[in-house]
Amino acid sequence: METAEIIKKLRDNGFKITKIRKSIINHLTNCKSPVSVKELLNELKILGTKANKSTIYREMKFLKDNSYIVETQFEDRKKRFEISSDHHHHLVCEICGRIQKAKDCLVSKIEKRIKANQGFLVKKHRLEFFGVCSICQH
Amino acid sequence: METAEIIKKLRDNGFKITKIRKSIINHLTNCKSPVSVKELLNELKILGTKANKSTIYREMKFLKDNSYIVETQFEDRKKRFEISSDHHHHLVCEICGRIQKAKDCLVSKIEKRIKANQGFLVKKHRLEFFGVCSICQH
DNA sequence: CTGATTGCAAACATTTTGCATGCTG
DNA sequence: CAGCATGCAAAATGTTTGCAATCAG
Repeated sequence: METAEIIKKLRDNGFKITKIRKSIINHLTNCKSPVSVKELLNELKILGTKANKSTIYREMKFLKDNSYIVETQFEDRKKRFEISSDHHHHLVCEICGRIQKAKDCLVSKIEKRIKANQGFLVKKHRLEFFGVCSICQH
Repeated sequence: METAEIIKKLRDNGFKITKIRKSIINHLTNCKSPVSVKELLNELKILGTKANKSTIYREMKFLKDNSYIVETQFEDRKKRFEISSDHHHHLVCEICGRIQKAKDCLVSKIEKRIKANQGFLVKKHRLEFFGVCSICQH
């Protein structure tokens, strides 16, 4: 989803469009990989729209609660956020740190087996891969 | 792996066996689900072997670095630890909080596809399921 | 003008670290 | 007795909250 599209949705839903909100959404849509609050803070500062960390955290909560973004957590302590789009998983390179999307998700089969074998009804899952990206293999 | 077995391994590798270390290992082997540091602190206190939180954190690091335990993180902020055994995933009930093991892991197929399609070499993955356990479905 | 948004400082939760002391082997 | 293990206090890290000031609609 593009920035303009999200902004329109927000406006249609009666939410205010502030400079900071716009900058955050803009940065998130430009980023291909999940972004941390610290990264957002720095990025906004560079772009001349500096915001307080509380603001960013509150904005992340707001955007998440309204399903504009999703939250992921990898091996480190911090949460990362990315624009909601197609359901996908991540390939985290343990060497360069680059994060890419996995092209497809085959977990639904596994979920069916879990229901059949153990009676547990899966509502959502989290799957992340760690390894070496094609660039770092050479 | 049982407590005695782990203790033996530790001793064979020249590590010291202290009261706290033994208690921690004992509790971890008795627990079927991943345990947090706070839980361990409480448990040890109840069992009369109270330890400082730094000690527990250091012990978790030690046991993890030596592959006696593995670390997992769910939706909350804290890490949880469990004895290394067969590779498995977790079924986290969003209602009662109970955590059970998924009976099998079918991710290797997915990993092969990732290598074929995207060239990314997966070294490890993390997969957790959230939903409703069979008990809470009624 | 009204309520959502923001900044600031302080609180909070979890984890880590430095240093002096104690205990295992 | 040497060196790992421990306790304590303090720091580091990431996140949340209360309150007063500001801004968008």
